[in-house]
Amino acid sequence: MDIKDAILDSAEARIRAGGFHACSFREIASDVGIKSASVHYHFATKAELGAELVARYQKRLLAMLGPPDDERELAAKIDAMRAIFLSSLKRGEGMCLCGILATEARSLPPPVANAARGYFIACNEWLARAFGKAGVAESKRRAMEVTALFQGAMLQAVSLDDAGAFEKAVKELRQSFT
Amino acid sequence: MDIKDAILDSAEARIRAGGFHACSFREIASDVGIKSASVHYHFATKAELGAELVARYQKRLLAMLGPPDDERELAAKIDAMRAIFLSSLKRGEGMCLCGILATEARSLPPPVANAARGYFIACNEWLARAFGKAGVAESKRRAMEVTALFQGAMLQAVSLDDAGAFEKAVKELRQSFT
DNA sequence: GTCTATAATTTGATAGAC
DNA sequence: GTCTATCAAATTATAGAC
Repeated sequence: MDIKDAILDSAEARIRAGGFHACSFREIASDVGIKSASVHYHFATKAELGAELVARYQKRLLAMLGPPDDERELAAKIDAMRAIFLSSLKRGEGMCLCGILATEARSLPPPVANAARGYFIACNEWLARAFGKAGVAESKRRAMEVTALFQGAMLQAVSLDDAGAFEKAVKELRQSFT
Repeated sequence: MDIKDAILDSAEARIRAGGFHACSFREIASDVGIKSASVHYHFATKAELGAELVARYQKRLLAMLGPPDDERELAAKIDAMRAIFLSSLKRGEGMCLCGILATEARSLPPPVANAARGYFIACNEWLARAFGKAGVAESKRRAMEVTALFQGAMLQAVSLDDAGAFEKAVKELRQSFT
């Protein structure tokens, strides 16, 4: 599964830099060191590649965050999410994969758009559980607020090419939990 | 200038729906009722079209917002911005034009990426002036926070295909100014 | 699993007639 | 200003050899 991961790594970097349509099989193949026809052996279609990529991204992020309902304080949980996005920006990896796919939603193959939507549902669910009981309306609302702030802060930081813009935008949020 | 505006209208709708690369000269021409070669008469390159489109978008938005330093209350100014984005979402126009271009920044012709960056600078400047003196650091920081929240709320609303997600995400912001 | 070769389509852009 | 015609390049995807 080494080649498959290498393909996903290349696709993730390229999509996060410029969007789904700014990432071709030939470019991926070139990154990995194979030919585009060989990429099709691992992923039949670009839609399939995109959907698997989102699944891997979501799984990885949730693993890094840990359970939303353990003994940590709320502030620590929110800060874990903040730290992940910030370090990613500082490494030059650009926008959140699902953030950019969200904006392109209507031009994506349905499986990819659906996967991106699933990411936001999962992200909000995680935050809502961190805030309190998952079913509580106000916890869900606050989750959406935090998700929006993080995504918008990343978007702006990418456009301004300044990770400091992310930190400024989320500063008050961070203080409100410490 | 009627055809030119029609071209920009088509390009704006298509880019806001799916991104810069999900909008071709042929599709624009079809929308307007001409041929793609005729689009090139009005805009020599796609980069030129994109840059002019952002300029028109920014100008239109600032005109709708009015001056940031008139006699209105701060809450009314913030709410004006909120109302513009929300009604746009409810009309099905999708993401903010510059929000989607921001995420695609590294795959855009430099003139387009630069224009999008200029939009965020202008938007933050408007908000900073609404908050107080433009040069004050905390006004600038709060401006970036509000811009991020609006953009992220739109992004999420587009992905979830639910304008209500925008309203939920910005609810607390709105209350904090009323 | 990877390759060469290629099909079928779309893209941005240009030349030149009208 | 708009058109027809076309170019050169890129795209996703497939067929079939090895």
